[in-house]
Amino acid sequence: MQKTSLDRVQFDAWRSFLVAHAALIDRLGEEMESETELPLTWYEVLLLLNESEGAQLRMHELAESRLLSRSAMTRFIDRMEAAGLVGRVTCDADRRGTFVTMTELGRGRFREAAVVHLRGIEEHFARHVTDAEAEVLAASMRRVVTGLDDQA
Amino acid sequence: MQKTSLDRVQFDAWRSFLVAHAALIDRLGEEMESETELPLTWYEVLLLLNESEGAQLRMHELAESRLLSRSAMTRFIDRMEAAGLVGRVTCDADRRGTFVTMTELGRGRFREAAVVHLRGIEEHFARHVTDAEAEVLAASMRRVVTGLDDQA
DNA sequence: TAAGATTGAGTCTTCAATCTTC
DNA sequence: GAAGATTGAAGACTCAATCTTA
Repeated sequence: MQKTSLDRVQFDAWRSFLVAHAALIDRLGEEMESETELPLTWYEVLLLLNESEGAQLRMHELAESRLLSRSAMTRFIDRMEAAGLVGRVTCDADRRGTFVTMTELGRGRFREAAVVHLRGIEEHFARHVTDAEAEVLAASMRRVVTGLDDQA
Repeated sequence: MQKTSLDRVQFDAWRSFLVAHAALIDRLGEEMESETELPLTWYEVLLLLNESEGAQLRMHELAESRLLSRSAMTRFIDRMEAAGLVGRVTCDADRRGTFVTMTELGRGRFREAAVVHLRGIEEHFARHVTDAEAEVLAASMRRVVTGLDDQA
């Protein structure tokens, strides 16, 4: 740490990090789409909802996931709502706000998709990473994220 | 390696990998845009050209970088050409083909941008990763990519 | 007939402006 | 006036169809 310039080892790590990410997202997206008819981004929204308290989130909370801008998220949720996977509920405490909730159909589709997704992570990522490597990777990445957050 | 299901350590590594990537690309893009007026995707195309033999690549070679589809790359290069950063040259050996070349202006803008980009990688990524960690990271990522390629 | 590149149509995203509620 | 969410207009991406050369 505390080096003054970018050396070869770090640069190689950076490049391989980028290439691996692109290839992984591509493959996971293809598999998700072909096996569950669900785009990966739809899965990601369902995942956020599934992990949230009461399976509901505000529009701005979804947008803050950096997945999409606020206005794009509005239209994105429109489409998911039209497909019956999520619903909108006005927020009682603050009537300007809207909660996005997961429907029963959405929950079912999410469960199916989660199986595919987790299998993909295992098959394309985890299988190639030992426990020790995973620990190192996670620790490094957490430091990177913390560094970015501190500077934000 | 050769584990049969996804355990906690690997899953944490996966999540932190995703979060770090999103945050890094976001920040590097913001800095590139604010300091050089160049979108990160434009920089990536200039980088590919700069690294290529003779600073020129065919349209389909650029598209194969997985940055964009072929038709999107056509319009993307239209815009970069209009901005004077790249040019098109018909390929003599195969007159169906087009070479995209870097103009002098493009080279100048690339050099400026590279300074900003490399500084960003150092400041937001490399600084948080020791040499030993970088080696581990690169090795794991290479295995992931090789695995995906082999299955392709 | 196939490969390289472009174009047309439709979809999705973004920025800025707007509406509603605080 | 400010925050939450949406809408309008413009830009950018994708798939499929087209044009050109091999």
